Amino acid sequence: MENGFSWEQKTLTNELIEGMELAKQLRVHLGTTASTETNEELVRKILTSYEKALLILKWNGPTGQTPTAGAIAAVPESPISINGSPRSDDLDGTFKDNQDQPDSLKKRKTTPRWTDKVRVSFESGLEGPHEDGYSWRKYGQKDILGARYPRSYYRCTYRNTQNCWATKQVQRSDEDPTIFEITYRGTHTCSHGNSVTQPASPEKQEQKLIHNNNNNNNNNNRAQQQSQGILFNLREGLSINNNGLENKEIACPFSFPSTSYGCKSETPCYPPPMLDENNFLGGFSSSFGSHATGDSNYFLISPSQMNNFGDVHNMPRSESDLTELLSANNSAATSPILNLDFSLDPADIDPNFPFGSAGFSF
DNA sequence: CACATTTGACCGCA
DNA sequence: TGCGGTCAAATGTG
Repeated sequence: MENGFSWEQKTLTNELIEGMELAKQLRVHLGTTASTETNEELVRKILTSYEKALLILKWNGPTGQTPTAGAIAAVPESPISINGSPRSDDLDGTFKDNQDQPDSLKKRKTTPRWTDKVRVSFESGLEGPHEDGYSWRKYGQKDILGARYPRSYYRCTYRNTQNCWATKQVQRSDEDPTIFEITYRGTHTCSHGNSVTQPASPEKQEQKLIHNNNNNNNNNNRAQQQSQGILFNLREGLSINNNGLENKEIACPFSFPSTSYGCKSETPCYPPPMLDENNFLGGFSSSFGSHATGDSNYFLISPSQMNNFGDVHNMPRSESDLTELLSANNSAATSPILNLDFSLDPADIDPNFPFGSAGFSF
């Protein structure tokens, strides 16, 4: 684990930098014919960055408390939150004292937990990379009382090999099928998560991705693409919000479950959830484009992931597929945003780098 | 063959 | 006792 201070500092710095960059972009846009939506989105993002920065300052304030990943995630992204509804982040229970609990319980109850809402939208060309996230492996699915869609359970692929106990749950929103609520539990301790470099078997991921989309991503330097991809995507107009900032440790919660192998670095692709058979979109393909809310407010899939979607046409359409994708997304989601670790250290970032774009808020 | 997903069973908590 | 979460055997995939 890293020391909270540096992480916070980094996060704060990133937020401020992003806010600045976004403001610059807005300035540029104002001078052009940029759409109103674009400007509004930029404003929203700027506000979000500052909110996060302030939140961090608060946490570090008087009490010197350190926000947990979850906490940050829970940062009010007011502007960003989906549909304007409050984030569901909950650290619930997370920090209860469980000292007196048996080990197993303790483990379960003490693990940090927070929720992100991820909206998947596709905009025209998704391309790119992918990456991001940790590798998740699905270990269960359950119908939840009162929920229209089943909840999927994922755990780190490296659970056994690296004793990484991070898990996440993906629940599609009843109200808006395009939104997935991803609840992360625990933080990644696997080394994969941090390595920007390629994960163990990229091929696999890739295979699946390709499978799903024809996209091709390039495949080789995923690591690099990770970061670049994000930027790239941003440029492409994908909007990403960071909702959950994670802690460093947490890093990227989402990767596609199914396949992603390397923890942080790879990303799976995600499919857009939206495709329920009955639902709205009827099909990904078209849907993506049209549905995308454009910039939405919340997270869109992580940039990287988005790229994978490039070709929506071949995306999986079954519910499970969607979910998987999501899960994957989730992972990604986190990554982009919060993952401070991920190779993008503010300090390392090229000043000229467009990270202002949405995805870059760390 | 290795690894991932599916899915019913099991377990613990409220 | 019901529900949510996890396990693990069966099955699928490359």
